[in-house]
This record gives sequence, C-alpha cells and structure tokens, in this order.
Amino acid sequence: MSRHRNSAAPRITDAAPVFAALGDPTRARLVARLSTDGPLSISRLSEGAGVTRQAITKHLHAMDKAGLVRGSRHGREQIFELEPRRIEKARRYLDQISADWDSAINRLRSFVETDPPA
Amino acid sequence: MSRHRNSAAPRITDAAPVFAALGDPTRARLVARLSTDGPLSISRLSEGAGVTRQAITKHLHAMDKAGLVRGSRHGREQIFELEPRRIEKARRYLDQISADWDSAINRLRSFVETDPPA
DNA sequence: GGAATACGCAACCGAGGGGTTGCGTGATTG
DNA sequence: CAATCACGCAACCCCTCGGTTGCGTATTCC
Repeated sequence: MSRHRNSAAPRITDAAPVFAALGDPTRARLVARLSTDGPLSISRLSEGAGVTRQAITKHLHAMDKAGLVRGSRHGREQIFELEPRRIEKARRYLDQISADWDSAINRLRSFVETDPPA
Repeated sequence: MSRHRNSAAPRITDAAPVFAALGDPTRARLVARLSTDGPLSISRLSEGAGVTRQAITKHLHAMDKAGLVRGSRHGREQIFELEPRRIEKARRYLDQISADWDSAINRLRSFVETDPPA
C-alpha cells in the first residue's frame, strides 16, 4: 500500500472523545470561555454557568480525560486551560473526512461515466 | 480579511449537534465509511456494522437531523450520503477556537509581562 | 486561631440514548 | 402472482450522563 505520506492519519478512536466532549452544550460553552478568556479556575468557570460547581468540575475532569483541557493546582485553586493540540487533531480529522469524501465522489463519478447503460 | 462580511462567525449552537453526532463510535464509523466509499444504502451500511439495521437507521436519521448526512429514496432503498458542508462548518469552528485561544494567550502573556511583582 | 474560600468525594436521581425484537408494508424479481 | 428484499414504526430495556445535594478538607485571609 502506498500510504507512506500522511503519517498522522487520524484515527477515529482518539478523535471521538474530543467530539463527544464538544457535543455537550455546557462543555462547548466551557471551551468557548477558555478559548476567549484564557486559563481559569473552577469556581471562576462556574460563575454564570447556570449549573452547579460540581457539574462544571465533572465536565472539566471529563474533558481533561479526553485531553481537551489540562488542569493544574495553584494554591487552593485549580486552573484549567485549553489543550489546542487536541483541537488541531480533531480539525485535521475533519479535513481527512472531507478529502476522502471528495475522492470517493470522483471515483463514483468516473465509474458512472464509464458504465454503459444496458 | 475581506472575504465576505464574515457573518459565518461559527455559533456553538449549530456546531454542537455535529460534534455530538461525531462523538458516538458507531456514527463515527458510519461517517468514515461514507467518506471513503461514497453514498450507500441503509442495509449496505448495516453489513458488518456489528449492530442491527434498526440501530443504523436510527443513527442515520439522527445524523440527517443534525445535517451531517442526507438521505434520498431510490426505488425501495434509501441512499445516504455525506454533507461535507456541515463538516466544513465544524472545522471552521475549531479554527475559531484555536484563533481565540492564541489571542487569549497573547493577551495573558503581555499582561503578565507588564505586571510588576509586588 | 477562626472565618471564608476553593475544592474533592460520594450518593442519588431523572431523562435520554443506544440497542434490540417484532411486525407491517411498498418495491423488485423471477 | 409469490417470494424476497429494503425499509418504517413502535414498544421495550438498560445503562450512561448531566445534574444535584450533602459533607469533608486544604488553603488563604484577617
């Protein structure tokens, strides 16, 4: 198989958790917040979130586990920040999907063209 | 930066369903399949999926509702194909996140630099 | 030292989602 | 026309997930 290039062929399996993380509205809002405001503490992120601090905590830990976010202790508070590399990975996966789709359509088209109607 | 009036500022609200759709492993596999093999019927997609045709049907309808996929009848079978525009939209949303994150980090850095330690 | 802050842990709950089975129906084929 | 194929609909089950409440603990502030 001549698939030497594109060694970073994105696997669905490690992109899926990221998408799952982005799928929830609360988590999506958290990501948006972190992307525009920079690193923030849990209680800071909980302000005006509409849900409990525990809910936010759970989401943050889930996103941490998914690699979308990274937390670190500073004194008595824990600061969470975005992990842009994961987002980049997810983005490239979407690119791959689009590219595959294009070539699939092209193959289909040429097949139909060369297929004589009986 | 004068493409259009970039009213295409991606809203989380319409990108979230797409991510949610991609989040499930079964649906992710469906997307991968459709992207590499082109348009396929329900029963075709059900072959080797590991789950029932009904499950596949549900997923396809869900993804249709999310705009990720589009189905059309052909005789007695219904063919589903990818909707690359939605994927493109999701991709651009991830771009936006990255861009916002970068500027947020830059703002933070300059703030720290100009902030005298007490 | 004592109060307030920022957080972690655990139990619990209701809704929804993924999956299945069963059955009915229109389209195809021979 | 009969058999088969591809599909839709509906009911049901189970388990995860988002969210809450309650309580305990380390840290900071005065």
